[in-house]
Amino acid sequence: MPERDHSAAIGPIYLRVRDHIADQIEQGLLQPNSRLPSERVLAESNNTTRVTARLALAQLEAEGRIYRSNRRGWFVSPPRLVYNPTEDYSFSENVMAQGRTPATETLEVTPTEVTAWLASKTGLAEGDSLVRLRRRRQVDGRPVLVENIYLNARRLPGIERFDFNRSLWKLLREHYGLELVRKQIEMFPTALIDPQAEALGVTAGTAGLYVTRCSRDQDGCFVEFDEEFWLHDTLSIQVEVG
Amino acid sequence: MPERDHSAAIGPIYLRVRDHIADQIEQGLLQPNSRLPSERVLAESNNTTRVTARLALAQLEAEGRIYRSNRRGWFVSPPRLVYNPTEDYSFSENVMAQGRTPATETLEVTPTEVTAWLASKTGLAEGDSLVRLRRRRQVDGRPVLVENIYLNARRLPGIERFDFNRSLWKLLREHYGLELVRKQIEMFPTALIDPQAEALGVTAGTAGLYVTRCSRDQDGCFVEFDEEFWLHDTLSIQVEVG
DNA sequence: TCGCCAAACTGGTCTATACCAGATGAGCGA
DNA sequence: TCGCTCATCTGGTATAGACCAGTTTGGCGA
Repeated sequence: MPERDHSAAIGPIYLRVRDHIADQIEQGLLQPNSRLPSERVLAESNNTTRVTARLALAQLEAEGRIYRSNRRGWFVSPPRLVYNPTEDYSFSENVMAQGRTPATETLEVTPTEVTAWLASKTGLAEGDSLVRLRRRRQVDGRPVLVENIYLNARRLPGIERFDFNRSLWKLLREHYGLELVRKQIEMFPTALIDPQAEALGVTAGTAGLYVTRCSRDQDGCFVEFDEEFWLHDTLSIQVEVG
Repeated sequence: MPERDHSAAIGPIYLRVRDHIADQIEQGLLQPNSRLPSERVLAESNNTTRVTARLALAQLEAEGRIYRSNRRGWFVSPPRLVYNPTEDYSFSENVMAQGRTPATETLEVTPTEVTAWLASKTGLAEGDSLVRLRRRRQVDGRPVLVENIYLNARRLPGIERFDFNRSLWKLLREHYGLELVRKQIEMFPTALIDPQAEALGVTAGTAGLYVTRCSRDQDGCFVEFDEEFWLHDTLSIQVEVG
């Protein structure tokens, strides 16, 4: 964890308000997922205006210490979920192993085709048939990511008939005898914009982490392309190599 | 790349201003690293106020499309640097291979000791001696990261006497015959706060990516712990496994 | 020509206020 | 008891200013 400079007592108002709230969180006066006082109350109790209070809140949000729920208020962020994108794994099992409660919703299952963009990522030819799967996943009742999964329809006949609220990785293994290898993973921080922001119930522009994963089978045949949009404060990526 | 919804013509003013600027960037009317009109000009030409214009700019910044240079203005972000944290590599060579110009500055070299926090990361005992190295790295003249490196002083005798403006990885290999293996990597998005924000010349609270890497030698002996603070719009992490 | 200084310009911070839209909860009515 | 309505709460968006602190630049003077 980056170390904080606790010495500064002076400086801009909004940073002092930030420090004040951050201290309360660190001291446990504000528990994870509990609500902060409203912006108006924070402004008044710090002898400032709502605009400045919102600056302080935006800071804490950028640091991943608090999050907002649309028009409901600001809440203390729970610890980040540890996530290893290089491993085949069950989201649900991983979440439970960390003492949290997972949930998965399938938002959409649609047959579709390889676009130019997907062709560049997967190596398939434009127009090849895919099954597109869109899911939202929650931790302790809070949506933390939406994902678009593109499955190779030719390699996975009948895939569209399965229940996608369970682990996709187990499904591929048990029904198709697949072990996924040769993954290409890409990720970078960016803002969540509209289809994703809306699905997660956050304001457009909320900070997120964009992760893609392209998986192939033992023979190098393309199986699955996964595009994940995470809320930036909900995860910590951990990878071990060597 | 996450796909944008180009259909929306209505909605909040600040999102329309954002779309307007984003279109100009996509169409190449605004080149990478070129300056945007000032906030006051943007406000006036969009018939709105500076506060609203700043909301639009903050959106674009969160998306990684533009960045700001303290009190100098807003600039179009160049393409993200591709970075693979699992590989031993030379920052300079990687940057040059992508057609960009790297620079490294050593900010500090200090003997120090293992703290409780470092002990938990490295497995060393508290109080063991380390060499702490702080560097700032640039791409095309823009600082993109600062890093704190903690080197195992016992494993690397005389390390403090070297020139650290070159590749550390090459130094370890050539002078100590080391190949680093068994790396533990952790990363998550967070805001850059003060020692780092100041070193990068950005406002405290700017979005960043925090990356740590713990490297050991062939025998599992701790060699180096690296803590990197990247500007969030400057990199794309890419990893291949399997 | 060179170096310095001051004016003009930039974003950074802040006040005070307003209205809107979605979420919530108390209380009323069936 | 259950369900609905509506007042009240929340954050979301927006206006119209203000002053501050660095940066840049143009011009003046040596």
